[in-house]
Amino acid sequence: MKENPSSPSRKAGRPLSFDPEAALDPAMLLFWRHGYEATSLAELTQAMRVTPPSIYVAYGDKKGLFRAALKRYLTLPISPFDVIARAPTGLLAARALVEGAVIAFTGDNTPSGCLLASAAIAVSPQAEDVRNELATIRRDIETALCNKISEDAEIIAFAAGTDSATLAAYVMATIQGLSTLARDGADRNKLEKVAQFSLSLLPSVAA
Amino acid sequence: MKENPSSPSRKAGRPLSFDPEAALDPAMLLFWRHGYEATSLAELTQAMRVTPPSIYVAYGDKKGLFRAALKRYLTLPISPFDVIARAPTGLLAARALVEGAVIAFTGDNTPSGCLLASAAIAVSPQAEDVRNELATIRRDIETALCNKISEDAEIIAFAAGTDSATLAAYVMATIQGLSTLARDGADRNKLEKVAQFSLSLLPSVAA
DNA sequence: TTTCTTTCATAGTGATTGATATGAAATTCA
DNA sequence: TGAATTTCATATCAATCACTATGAAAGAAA
Repeated sequence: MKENPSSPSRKAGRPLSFDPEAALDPAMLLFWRHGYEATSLAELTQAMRVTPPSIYVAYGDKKGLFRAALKRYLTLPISPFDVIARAPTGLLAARALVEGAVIAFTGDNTPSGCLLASAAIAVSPQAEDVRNELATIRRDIETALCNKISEDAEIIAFAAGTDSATLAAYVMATIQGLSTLARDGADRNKLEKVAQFSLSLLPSVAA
Repeated sequence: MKENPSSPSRKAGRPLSFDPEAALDPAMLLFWRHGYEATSLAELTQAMRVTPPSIYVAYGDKKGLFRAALKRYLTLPISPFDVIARAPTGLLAARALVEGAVIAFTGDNTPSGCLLASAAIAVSPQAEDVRNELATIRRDIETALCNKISEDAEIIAFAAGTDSATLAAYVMATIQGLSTLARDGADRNKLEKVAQFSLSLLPSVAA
């Protein structure tokens, strides 16, 4: 009767025939391209080469699968939170975010634009919670950037005449806009020009 | 046998029991809030107080209804194309577009954000044509703005170091970003700050 | 009125949606 | 090996999707 919980991990029953982490890649790409609601379970199972019941065993439901894919997206290749945390200053974080967005939104092997920015913009009432989750993440990024900018002493010398909250919101708006431009067909060169023009509004760090 | 086409308008059969133009308002609001695909015909018919067959008699199909609602949206209260055409200069057109967006995206009696920017960002393969139609309109606005800016003599004195195409794309990106900020809960005051900060990158007309 | 035309409301079309019931297959534990 | 447990593939669930067949109703034309 005495169970042995000392096993490194309790295993019983038939093992999973697929890697739940690896199978997230094709799912992430589909959600990236078509968004949350417009991606059907039929498309997902076909791309993941997994049967419907396996989806529910591994991820719970469609929303669970989306959350897992989103988590994977946000750490691929680097998290925006990490970019902010690792940047020496808030303004450098802003630059790194925008410049990283240009690269990420115009990759050759990935859909155009940003999954976080476009996967659940307009949704049905049944997917409002998904929409709110993404909005919360966007706001969290904005808040992290705002805090980072506020930490900077250089903000004191910021002569452009605005506050860190507006500056952070401006950076987020720029990134959202770049995502739509990319989805509408803008190439990396065009996006780079817009990004650099946008960043020219930020005070230079050297100054 | 000789028909009389001199009638002001040929009328035969039972007349429509509703105004196809007036009924577009609730449809437009639903598409504005939930987007094209996430708005069901059941919601539309309920809000428009019209039965399904009437939809198809009056607008053809769901896409036809959406196009009609979109057309109404784009002339409400003023068309972005009109804003550009009527502005004295390209840079003033840019300002008018951005400032108009702030007002339009944070109305008390309308959904947050922009219908054109958010109604069909991520769609299923069946709605790709709708997505492309909206993308084309966005590009057309951008092109019109670019042309307007190019006409300006003041662009010669534009010392910010960019071209009219990048400037127009920057304005469009800003507007798209403002739409997402508004949808994520930003109020008019916050949007106004971001917009003015963004517009501060444009050379002043008086200069 | 009679005929013709068009829209009306009701009801339901086939297709697709996300999610599962079922039982066989595959593994761990005893 | 045998019992327990979990995932597998097949087939399908009820609900919803956009859309429409049907016939009655409402007008214009005769």
